[in-house]
Amino acid sequence: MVGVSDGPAGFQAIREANLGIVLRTIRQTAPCSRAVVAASTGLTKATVSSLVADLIDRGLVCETGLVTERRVGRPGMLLTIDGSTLVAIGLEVNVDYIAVSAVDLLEREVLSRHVEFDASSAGPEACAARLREVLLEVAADPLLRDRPLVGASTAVPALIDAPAGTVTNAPNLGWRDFPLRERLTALLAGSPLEGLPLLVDNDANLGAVAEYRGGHLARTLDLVYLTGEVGIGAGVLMNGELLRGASGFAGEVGHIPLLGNGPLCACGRRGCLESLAGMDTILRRAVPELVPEGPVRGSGLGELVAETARRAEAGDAAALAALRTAGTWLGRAVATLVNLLNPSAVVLGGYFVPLAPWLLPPCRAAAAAHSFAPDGGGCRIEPSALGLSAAARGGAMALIDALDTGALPLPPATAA
Amino acid sequence: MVGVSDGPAGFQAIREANLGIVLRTIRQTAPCSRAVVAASTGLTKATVSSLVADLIDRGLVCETGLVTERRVGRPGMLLTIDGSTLVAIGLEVNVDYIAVSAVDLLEREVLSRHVEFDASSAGPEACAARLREVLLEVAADPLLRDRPLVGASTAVPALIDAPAGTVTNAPNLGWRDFPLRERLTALLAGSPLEGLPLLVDNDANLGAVAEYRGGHLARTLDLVYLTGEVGIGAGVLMNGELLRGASGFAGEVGHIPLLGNGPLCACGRRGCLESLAGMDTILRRAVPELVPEGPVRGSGLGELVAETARRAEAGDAAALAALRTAGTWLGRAVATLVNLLNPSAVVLGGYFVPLAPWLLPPCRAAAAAHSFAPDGGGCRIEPSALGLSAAARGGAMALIDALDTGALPLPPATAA
DNA sequence: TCCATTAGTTTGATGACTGAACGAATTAGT
DNA sequence: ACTAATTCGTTCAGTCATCAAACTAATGGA
Repeated sequence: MVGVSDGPAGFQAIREANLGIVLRTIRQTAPCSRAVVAASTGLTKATVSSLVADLIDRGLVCETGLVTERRVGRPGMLLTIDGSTLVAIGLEVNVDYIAVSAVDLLEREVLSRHVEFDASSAGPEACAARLREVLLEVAADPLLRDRPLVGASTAVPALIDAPAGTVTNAPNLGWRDFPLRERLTALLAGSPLEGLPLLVDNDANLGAVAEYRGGHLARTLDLVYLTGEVGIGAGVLMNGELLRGASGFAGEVGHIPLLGNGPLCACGRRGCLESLAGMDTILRRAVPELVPEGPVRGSGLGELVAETARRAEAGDAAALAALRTAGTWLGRAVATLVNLLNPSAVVLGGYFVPLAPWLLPPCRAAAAAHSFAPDGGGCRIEPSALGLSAAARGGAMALIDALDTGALPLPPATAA
Repeated sequence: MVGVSDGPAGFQAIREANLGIVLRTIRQTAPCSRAVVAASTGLTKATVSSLVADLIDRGLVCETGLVTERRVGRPGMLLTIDGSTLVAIGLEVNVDYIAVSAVDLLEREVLSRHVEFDASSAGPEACAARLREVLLEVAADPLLRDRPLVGASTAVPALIDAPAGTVTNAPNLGWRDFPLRERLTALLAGSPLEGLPLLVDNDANLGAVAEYRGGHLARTLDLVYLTGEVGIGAGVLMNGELLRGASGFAGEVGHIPLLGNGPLCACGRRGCLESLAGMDTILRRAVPELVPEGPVRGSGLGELVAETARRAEAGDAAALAALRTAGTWLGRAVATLVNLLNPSAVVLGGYFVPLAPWLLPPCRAAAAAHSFAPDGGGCRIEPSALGLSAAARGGAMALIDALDTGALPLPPATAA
């Protein structure tokens, strides 16, 4: 867990690891005194003092006052994560918008933006340029001005080579093999944000991180986040770490085969989960007369989903039937996840959220019916509480997480 | 990867981590000189010298001679993993036998035993007593005598709480909630093996480790091992680490739902993988007149599988059909694994191995047809080359692995 | 023979943690 | 009010593993 990151361990490594441990401990048990931190980490009081002093210098931790309880002995100085200085920025590129979210160390959302942008027709290069603009703009915003940045992350609905920061294949955007981080780094050269740590990842993965850090299931070490956008993707967090697989394809839950001779899927096969419980299928059955011929994409989607919810609310038979069958298939897919991964929670995100009241009951029933473990291995199935821009926030939180786990890119030098 | 294991990092921690790094480097590039190790780890020559001296003292590494190549400069002293001292012992409990395997640091099998024992009717306590006997016997064997032990592991076909060393539920043995490690530790107290690090894990997990370290797919970081015993289980190794899930249920691939109204499975549901491609189903279709009424278990299984292979070889229609359909269903399950986990290899173990010539072609075809990634994400599907006692060897190798990764329980103190 | 080159060891310095002792701040008891 | 007991945090010397650089060792080539 601690993970002095790869490579030989020297003095810096040990220091960084311990800084991470102390930071995490303070986050978990704040507000608390140095003495408590020492006791619960096993480090010496002396070491903790030194480490805390360092963290205070860097603006990660602050002293908030003395212990109020009336106990024998000198009262301790209370420590808390300092939410007033550092900030992490998360960007999310989607088919027709760029979402921005800035999060402080206390995981509070400091700023949130929604920028209209047609990423699919603009192409990757233009999008990178726009991302640069947005980033510079946001960083200069009065809310963030003069606050040091941890880094910036970008969520893309695509297959990503995260270590390299490359977008391998983004079908909905029409991008292939675009080295996004490399381009962004180049574009930011010379600007005030030069050298900022940049992170690129898949929207489902970052959605999972957002749930892990910010949702009401926070701190659940083994969870799966299901995106309900045009497709269905999964972000899998096992033991607090993202599962990526050998080539980054892990979590392509949308195309697991569920029904032998099922309906034709966009991928060319039959009976994929996406063809049974994808938005497209739900909408075509729930509000058939409103759905155009071609594939449903972009901003129209939200409207159609809302209409589906209205009709279900009103008791419309077609809408209810569509949601019931979709929920059941989703439940079978969840059962598969449960049998293979045994997560403690599966979170439904994206457009599944507004439809959750009708999807969840059949989904839970089917999941329970097809899980091997008696009670589904104790797995909860819940709608996300984070809204549509979960991936943007998740990206920002992933950066905060990197600080805590000691895999921190670089906690900024003394800001004072 | 290095992973100064949890808890605060001190001097010992950093030392152990670096010892692990050097050990692993030597294993990967042996035979090699200290200078090469220094260059490829990033550590100083001085540090490497110190670490290597330590490893030699502990009997993990030995010098084998000078560099033979004729090059300018002083020739280096070649280092290799020392396979002649330390040994790890792996035990495997199964329905009707206990398998033993001892492996040296070079991953060579030093000793292998097969002990008849009816674990299901003897009960857990008697089995633990027998394991103790076997362990003491093996440790006293001339082949192992005077060689220091890394530890002993026990593979059980069951749901395991590995950190605790407890067998949660072993349906085929009829055990529930048996604290195996605790009992073994107690039973070994007073014997020469007192204090020996003990490890308990699931047979599929340890099979995966065996493939990772010893199979012809060695060093594949992301692989899945499928056991073909009475049931079908999966050991999942992601990024070189075992996937366990929230409560140890991960890898219950035998009961993922594949067919809506499929045949009744032993678990009470319909259409599970096990009911479509389990040994029981294959045998009932391939050699119907030889299979008794009740569930097939124990030693009879091997015979029936061999007969099935013979008939398939001879072109028997029923046998071929049974294997073809089972292979196809297996392939669909593999496709699900590939879509979710994106492993670089799936290994078929247990009784799947003798049947592989007939199972593999339809399996590969179905897997390719139902994977989202173009070429199955580059996933290879191969039969295991390790035979039936893979789990025993895997357990021993897991201990060796623990040494390499620096998560080593305790490399023994100076043996000299 | 002498030099260039590479291998491995020795030596002193640095940095980070530890342990014990100390000063600080507060409550409990007389 | 004053002392004892406690608990908090800091200071200071001590330990230990790494690092950098100098040094010895062994070989090939001029």
